[in-house]
Amino acid sequence: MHEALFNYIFRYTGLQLSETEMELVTSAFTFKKLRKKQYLLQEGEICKYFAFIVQGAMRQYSVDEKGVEHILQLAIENWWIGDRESYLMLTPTPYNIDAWEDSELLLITRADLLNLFDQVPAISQMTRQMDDKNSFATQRRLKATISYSAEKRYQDFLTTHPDFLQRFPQHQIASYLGITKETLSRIRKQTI
Amino acid sequence: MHEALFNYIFRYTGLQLSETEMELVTSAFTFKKLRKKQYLLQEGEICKYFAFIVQGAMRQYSVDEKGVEHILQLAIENWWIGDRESYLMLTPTPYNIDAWEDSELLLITRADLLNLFDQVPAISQMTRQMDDKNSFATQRRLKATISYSAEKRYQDFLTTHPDFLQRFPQHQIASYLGITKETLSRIRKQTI
DNA sequence: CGAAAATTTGACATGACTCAACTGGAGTGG
DNA sequence: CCACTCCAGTTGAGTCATGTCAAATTTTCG
Repeated sequence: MHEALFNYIFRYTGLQLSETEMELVTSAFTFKKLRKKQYLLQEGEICKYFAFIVQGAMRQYSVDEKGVEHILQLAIENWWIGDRESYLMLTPTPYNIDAWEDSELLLITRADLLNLFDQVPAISQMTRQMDDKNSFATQRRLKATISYSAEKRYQDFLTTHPDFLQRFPQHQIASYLGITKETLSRIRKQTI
Repeated sequence: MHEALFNYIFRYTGLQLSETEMELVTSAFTFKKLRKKQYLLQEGEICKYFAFIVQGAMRQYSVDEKGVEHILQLAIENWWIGDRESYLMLTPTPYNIDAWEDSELLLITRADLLNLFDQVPAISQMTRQMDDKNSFATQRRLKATISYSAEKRYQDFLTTHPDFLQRFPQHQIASYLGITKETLSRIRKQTI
């Protein structure tokens, strides 16, 4: 199942790993299956692993005083998930990450990742690209959130993440957009 | 005036540049003064330079169909400003960046920065740290924006950016928070 | 001082939220 | 295979937070 990751690396960097590199990568990542609803990370913990999603669908969210979930990230196969700040700074995370579908993950600790950087150039190149892409995406989402109406944000979501629609229920998408499920339901009704 | 940058590098990386490195850095960055209201970047342009702010205060914002400004970033001395996506991907930027106070900047092109990476390790280390710190900040801000009320976001802002209060007028801060100046005015009245 | 910019205030409009009820599957177990 | 529950989605009524617009006031600065 590490092939999914090799393919990902190739698509991102154009680099094909050598035999040795593949072994290094394979031994650095540990495979893990999660059943729907299982946690990968819970609020207050340190984010020990970053996860590459081989198969499945995951959510990253915080829970406010009223018990309402606010979804910061949705992710499916070929995405990464984790709390970067906690992962790098070793601070307790404010987020929960759990499986929305049964999922297969490849986990890596920060220490193993740093080792890989030295030994497998494609990995450091890949993370640099991921960081870039990620910063673009967050920037765009922030821009949308402060300057667009709920409806426009939903339109935007439809074009940027059409694949998520089939994988996550509407109320999760609503939360991701920062609105309630009722509001999203009404927006959709109007728009059709 | 490159000392401000050297100090910044030292504070970020703990590394003191050698004579040669200082010269390399000095020649890679070009100095530029901007008067209040002057643009560093305008919507539709490619972001050719990233700017280190030696002195002054800058704003990065987009303008919607109604002509309303939405401030994505405020920055003062010892901050960097630029549109990363446009800078890396060479795509037209949706943002304007202008000086809110008379400012002194050190500009660097992408090509010159890539050169520096090879020649001055402290620079690549610094950017890596900046990327990290930046991604934490954006993540936090996104979390705040989707899960907090206007009032709580303002409280949050007060603790994370107390220094901005003296440098930018309230209506800019309101825009940064994604609310109107009237709403911010009312929040402040209540809160005192 | 005087003009421009920033802030405050009031009245009103509205988008989005809350709460509660209802509908319609999709399982699950008897 | 049906009854039952659970979960997602929809709908309605009322409320609340925030926006809009216009005017008044205060501050800033040439």
